[in-house]
Amino acid sequence: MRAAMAGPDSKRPDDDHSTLARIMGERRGKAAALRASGRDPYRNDVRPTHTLGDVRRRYEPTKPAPAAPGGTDPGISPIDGEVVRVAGRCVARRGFGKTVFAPIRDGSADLQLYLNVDHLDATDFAEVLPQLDVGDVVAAEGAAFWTKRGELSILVTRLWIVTKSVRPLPDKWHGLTDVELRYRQRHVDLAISPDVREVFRKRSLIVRGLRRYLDARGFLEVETPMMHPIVGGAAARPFVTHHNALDMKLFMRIAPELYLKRLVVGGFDRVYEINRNFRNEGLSRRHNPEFTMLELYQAYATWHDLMDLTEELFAELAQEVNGTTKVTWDGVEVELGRPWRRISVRSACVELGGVPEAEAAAMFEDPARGLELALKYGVDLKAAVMAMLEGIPDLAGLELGELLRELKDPAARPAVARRLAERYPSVDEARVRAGHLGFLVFEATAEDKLVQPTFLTEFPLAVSPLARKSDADPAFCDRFELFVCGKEIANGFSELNDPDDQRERFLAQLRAKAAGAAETMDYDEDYCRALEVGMPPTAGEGIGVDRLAMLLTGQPSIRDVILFPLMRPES
RNA sequence: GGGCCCAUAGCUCAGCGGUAGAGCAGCGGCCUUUUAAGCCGUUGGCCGAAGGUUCGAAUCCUUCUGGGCUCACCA
Repeated sequence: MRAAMAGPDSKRPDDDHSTLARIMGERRGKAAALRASGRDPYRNDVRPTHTLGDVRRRYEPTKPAPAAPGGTDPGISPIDGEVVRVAGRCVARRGFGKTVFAPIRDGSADLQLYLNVDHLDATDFAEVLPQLDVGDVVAAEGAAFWTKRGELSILVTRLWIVTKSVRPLPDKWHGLTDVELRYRQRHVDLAISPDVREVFRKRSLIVRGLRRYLDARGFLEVETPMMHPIVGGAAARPFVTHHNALDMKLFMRIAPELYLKRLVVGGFDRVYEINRNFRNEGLSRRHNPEFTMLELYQAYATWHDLMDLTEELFAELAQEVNGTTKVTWDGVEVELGRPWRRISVRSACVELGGVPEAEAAAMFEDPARGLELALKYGVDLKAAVMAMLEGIPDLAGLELGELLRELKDPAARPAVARRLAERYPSVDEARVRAGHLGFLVFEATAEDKLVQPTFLTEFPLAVSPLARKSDADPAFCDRFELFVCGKEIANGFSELNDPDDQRERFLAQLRAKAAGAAETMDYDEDYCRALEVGMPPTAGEGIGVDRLAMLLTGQPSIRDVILFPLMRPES
């Protein structure tokens, strides 16, 4: 509903003669009628003896075989005669004069009430039942029985309207299809759509499963600051806020990483945190500005251990939540059972991205060739140039706008690329920049082809400012990301614990900022000091809980697994 | 922020230049095993907002608001 602006001349929606106003008026009238007969329409004295799920579980095994067609009316015979008291929201009402069927719903199940003049208390029939609307919360007492059509029902002897609903629910068959309304009025969406409730029930099971898995392996759950004095732990733009008493600028955290690793320094060898991160970026089907991240750190482990852990964890969760390791997402059947494919960034470019082996080899070695190839494979020109500039300590004479103009002309590219490459202080730095360009080619050519669960491995150093350098090649690092259906779900690495190397990486971030990058980390000297104390060799990983929930519930949009996704205010 | 699409009764939708329609819900009847119950009758709308074109606009044009998809940024 897009409510009209409540200007001075406009009628308030509930004051006019619209259907809604009339229906609400009628329902308030029914509440008044209940009061007039001495019944509180918002009573607080209901104590159900059973949930609807209890009743179902108890009597489901007694379900009789379907009656033969044309047989004699079996009449009503309670199953065991035990009187139960149940409560729930009335979700439909089918009236037959002297009989009313009213299915109700609680947090566990649906169950039908059978309200009949011969069985229901006479005053309840005369004074309560006429006031009953779909949407009301009711309580009922009676014995369970099976109807002729095989529906488990309560033969109701007493009926109470516990909470009068004065605002009507949407169409019982179609429900809410307007996604805007579904997100804005999630209470309604949940009340009428069992599928939606199931998604969020599963999300809760997933989070519980994550905790159980980690707790069982000696991990300690901790909470670290959500408000940070400097930006760190990821590459993203932060939300900015302000503390009045300290007159201090604060950033809503974009990642808890640097705090959690301080805890490893402090001796918590296995820690994790499940909490919100905030990133001041655009919204999409995969992005909500606040999102939930699991980050875990394990001392004396490597990135390989965490890949194993992730495989096991996901397979267990899938089994627990869905009873199978198969799930359909984005229209494809995904198999989460172990083992998953592991492929390096460079191999992915070749095998999935269609980049010839010779080109892949060249672009990860030589940034000048890398720039050419990046442009050939459709990498954004500005992104590619910024990736090159990040490695140049002194940017004098290298103005970004000017370079972009020059590079518009393909014929001029080799010369410009050479000119940039010559400014690197070392061959090592040149190879690092080449790695960045190669990664951009990966994103352009291969990322969306990682459909079945795949660990992407051997990340270029330039895009991994907190990960440990690879012993085999210092232009790469011991890092992986998990992709499913082209979407990144997890990111882990052996942690960089050399304080001097870490300082260099922070300086590289400052250079990136100078070159024009908007999403960079601040230099965190306090964190470097912590590393100087000595952090044991550690592997860490972040798992996007919302995306994990999307995967395990098969939902296409992150907004379908976040109860209250960010929306612009109405009107 | 760019591109494409959407907005009509409480809900789900039709109408797409000639002055507003259906189903569900509601209300009044009938109906004692229904389950999208059924049948008869009936209420209900400044057609998202503001401008414009036109004899005439829900319908065509422009702008705005909100939303969806998508691109960019990122997880």
